[in-house]
Amino acid sequence: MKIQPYMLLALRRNIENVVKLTDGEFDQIASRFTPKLIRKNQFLLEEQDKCKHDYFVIKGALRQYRMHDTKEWVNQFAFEGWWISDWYSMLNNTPSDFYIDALENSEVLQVNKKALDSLFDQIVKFDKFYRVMFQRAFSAQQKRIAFMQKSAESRYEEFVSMYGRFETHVSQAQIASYLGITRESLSRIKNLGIKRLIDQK
Amino acid sequence: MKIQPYMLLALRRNIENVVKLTDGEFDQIASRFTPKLIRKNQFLLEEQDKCKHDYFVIKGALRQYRMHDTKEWVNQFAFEGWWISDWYSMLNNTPSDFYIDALENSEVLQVNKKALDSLFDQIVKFDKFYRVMFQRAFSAQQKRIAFMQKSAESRYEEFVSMYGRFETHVSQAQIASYLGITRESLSRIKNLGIKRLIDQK
DNA sequence: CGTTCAGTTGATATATTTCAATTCCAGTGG
DNA sequence: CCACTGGAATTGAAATATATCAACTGAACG
Repeated sequence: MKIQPYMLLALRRNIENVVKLTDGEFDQIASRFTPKLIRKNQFLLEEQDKCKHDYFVIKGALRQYRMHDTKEWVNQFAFEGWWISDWYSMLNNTPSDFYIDALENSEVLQVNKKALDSLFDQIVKFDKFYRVMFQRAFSAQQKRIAFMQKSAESRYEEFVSMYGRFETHVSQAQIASYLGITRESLSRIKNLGIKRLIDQK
Repeated sequence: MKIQPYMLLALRRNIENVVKLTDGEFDQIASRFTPKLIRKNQFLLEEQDKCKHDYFVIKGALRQYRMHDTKEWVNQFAFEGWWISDWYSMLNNTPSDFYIDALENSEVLQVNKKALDSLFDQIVKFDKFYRVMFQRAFSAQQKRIAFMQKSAESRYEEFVSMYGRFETHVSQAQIASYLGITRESLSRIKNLGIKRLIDQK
């Protein structure tokens, strides 16, 4: 499929949140991205694969997760306008520990590592864009780590305050997995919260 | 105190792990860093402060932590050759949720945000250095999040395999806090591990 | 020596998991 | 329009992991 105008628009808007580009610069960047449709439950990355692309989500919802003890543990979600990849695997050219798949039918733009590296060299502003994006992502992760050290209940509260608007895209089982607890525990925690509200009255 | 040759050496080596610099470029960068001695238990950052500097550790050991429920929870450590800061506070110019203090007498080089921003503009390679550094930091955090979802015992194992060489710099109470458990639990976990080894024989 | 601080141990309490059973709900075919 | 089905969420009871609190040990230090 050819890249569509609305995709270019979304990509450009995302980058220009950080750095302004000339049309020429943007065209050069955009020429390296290819659209990809991905249906619910299809994979962009599987464990043991070497991760070769960074993905920008145009539409839909993806998740990155890891297996241990036969269970899936979600590391992060990605919705419209977010980026997702396994940078550890990408940077070190090693097999990934992660899976990335789609929670619903989705559209992404993908760009491979070589193209990225050459864009970094050619367009300084694009390099800067990535720097800022990683700074933000890093600092968001710091918060996530801090809240993983709290009780399951506070973790859920923090999830709602951060990701509440995406809750409809994600099943409760997925949320539980993101929080590092079982679905049963999450169900009980939610009920507890509701009961507390009622008791207050 | 004036910046010392061994500090410059350490800084240059760290940056040149990623990008090669001319002497002129390095001098320009180095001129923006100031050395700071920090004694055990002194703070580089306290909750509610706006974080204004990034710190490069020349010598010693620092930690970043956060309070909840009257307890300290360690987010990350920083040893010789590591960088530490609260980028969320720095980027958004908001009061920090974190503390940064020294676990032992330490030396750091500090650089403030304005100086960094102007270096990013003046020296493209420095911008690139930060991009790469954040990519690495980000991907390391992804692993940390993944392992926070495991049992306390596996978290400890993963800690040892990653940070074993720094264990002497850090008390068991600090490690426990980093893992999100109590010191008592960590003590028991370590004993369990030892008992297993003995039983195998 | 005595004091202090880190680490350990024991007994009990609490949070979370596990496993099995049940309910709820949306989609499907008749 | 209804009856059935399968997946997601809920609930209960018992098991396990971790926290809490208090007492104790041992090494380091003045």
